[in-house]
Amino acid sequence: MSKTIPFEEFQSLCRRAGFIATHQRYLIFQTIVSLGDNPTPEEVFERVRRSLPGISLATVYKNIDTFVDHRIIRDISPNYGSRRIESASTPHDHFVCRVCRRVFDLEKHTELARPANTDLPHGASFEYHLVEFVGLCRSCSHASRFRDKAARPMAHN
Amino acid sequence: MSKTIPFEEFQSLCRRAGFIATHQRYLIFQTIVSLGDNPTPEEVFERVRRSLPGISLATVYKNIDTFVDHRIIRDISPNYGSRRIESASTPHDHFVCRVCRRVFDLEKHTELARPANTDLPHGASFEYHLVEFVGLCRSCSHASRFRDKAARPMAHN
DNA sequence: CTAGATGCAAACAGTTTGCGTCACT
DNA sequence: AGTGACGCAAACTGTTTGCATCTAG
Repeated sequence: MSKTIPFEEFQSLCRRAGFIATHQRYLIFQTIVSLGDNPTPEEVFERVRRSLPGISLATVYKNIDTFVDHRIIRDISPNYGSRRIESASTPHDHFVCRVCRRVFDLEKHTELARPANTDLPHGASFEYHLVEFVGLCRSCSHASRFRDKAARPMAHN
Repeated sequence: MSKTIPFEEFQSLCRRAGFIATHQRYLIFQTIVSLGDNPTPEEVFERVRRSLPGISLATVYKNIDTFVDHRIIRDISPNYGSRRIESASTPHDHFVCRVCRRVFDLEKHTELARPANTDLPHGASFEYHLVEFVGLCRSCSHASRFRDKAARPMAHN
């Protein structure tokens, strides 16, 4: 599970993406990969701290942003900024802009079968599902800062 | 689009669900239904304020919670509390607990076709999609506060 | 040597809570 | 009349920013 990436490999990933391979950055990356299960920035911070007590939470945040912008990792809470609600009328998919976090209703609706209990975490009860397409909205893809940042991910086995 | 629900109908919904039909609550509900497009609590607040300047933001929040708990409206940002990231390895669906907001990785992975440009908002660029099953996790469904609150939704046309 | 990264602390945004007062039922 | 809702303000949580210092390339 806990895959270790040699520093040299990380270095070349960074070079390709255009940023510096620092010790902190390397540890943060390693930690995210090895934690695996959807960590929060806090959790990554706490973990990295064990081996590098001087690390700053702000550094973890900044690096997460960098990795996400370069699509080295994914934000699975693209709408974390604020709650969003909808009246439970006609179901439909959403498009969420990963930068400005605006949510757009789509015409499209992906039908999904109600999941079997065995597909859910033990003891969980299902209520509804969401299908979210994530990317950049028109205005954010015009703002060059976020465009075409994707570095080819390295082959970490 | 902007569907108006008679107060009496709202009253009976409230009675069914076991809470009091106040003027504020009625306006908040109406506003959510008529706004339609995924408003934030702020947006609901600003809108309700136009007709009821004395309304408090806290009241809007409290009522949104009430409505969500009773499944009268849906939270489409079940993971809003904190960012969550994952290393872009094997894709898989998630289960998110609507109460404690924990995220569970599922074995299951729903394959979705890359959406056609015409399905996306104009000018948007697609990067990845998320499939999230929402409900209560084991421990939260044991905590009775959130269980079996669903009021049969009223027929608002 | 220098652009970019780090660490700190302060600022922010969005949300929640406690409590005194008010109003549906 | 009593329980639950409201409004206010203060507290919180998670995130972001500015800036002085450091470091990889």
